[in-house]
Amino acid sequence: MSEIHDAMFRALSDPTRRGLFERLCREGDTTVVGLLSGAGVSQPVVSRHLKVLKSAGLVRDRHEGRYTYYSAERAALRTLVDWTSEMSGFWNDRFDDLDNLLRRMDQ
Amino acid sequence: MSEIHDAMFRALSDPTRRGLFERLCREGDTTVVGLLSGAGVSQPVVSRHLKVLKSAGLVRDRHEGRYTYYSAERAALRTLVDWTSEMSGFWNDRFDDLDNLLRRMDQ
DNA sequence: ATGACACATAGCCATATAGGTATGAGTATG
DNA sequence: CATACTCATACCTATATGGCTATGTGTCAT
Repeated sequence: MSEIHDAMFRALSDPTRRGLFERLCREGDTTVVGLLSGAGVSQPVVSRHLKVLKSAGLVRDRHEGRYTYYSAERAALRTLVDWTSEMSGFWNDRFDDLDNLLRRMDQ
Repeated sequence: MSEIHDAMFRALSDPTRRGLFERLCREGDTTVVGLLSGAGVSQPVVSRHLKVLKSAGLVRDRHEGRYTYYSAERAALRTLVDWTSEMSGFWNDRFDDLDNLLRRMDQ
């Protein structure tokens, strides 16, 4: 159940890797060489980070001749939004409970 | 700027640590011993995970006699929601651009 | 005061991981 | 066909990290 979250948060925990993901969110389809500029690391490192992001379901790749285009995976973002919403929800529920408790105490 | 995100994603990347945070979101104020049951690790490990979560701004602690109560930090969740929203926003913007492009091409 | 309890820190170890260079596999181009 | 190019993999190394046990610090209870 939470293995998906494990992989996603793990993948996003590294700044370099999260930077790549953010660029893919901003710029869409991009090749490895395209991502290389500004990444601050070597090409093999970029490739490996992309592999991690892919196995975490955060990006997809598409082959076109000798180029490989990577792009952010929309479903993954959805999963993240759901998780944060769930956590926020718990937080709000607790305050609702507190609210109810106070109301009951008030009577 | 993104050092906050670094610390947060890093803190949430470990399953044990994220489990603790989720419990704090669900159950609110809890002591270390309270969190210990079901954590699957020793008390010192729990304490260290909580320290990491705290320095990432994800939880706060409150001392009461010999007890220390930890609780989830609402602002941190907000930061996460903002980040995921921003990423989703980029994604949508790109599709708006594509949409505009297709419209222009259509004329 | 003494013992029990709650929690944090220190020190240790095994493993994971991010980075590098070298190289391989596949594709376009002259 | 030979060369250049794109990308991935293999391999190595240094460091980070998560787990443990032992112990320290502070607080409550008897």
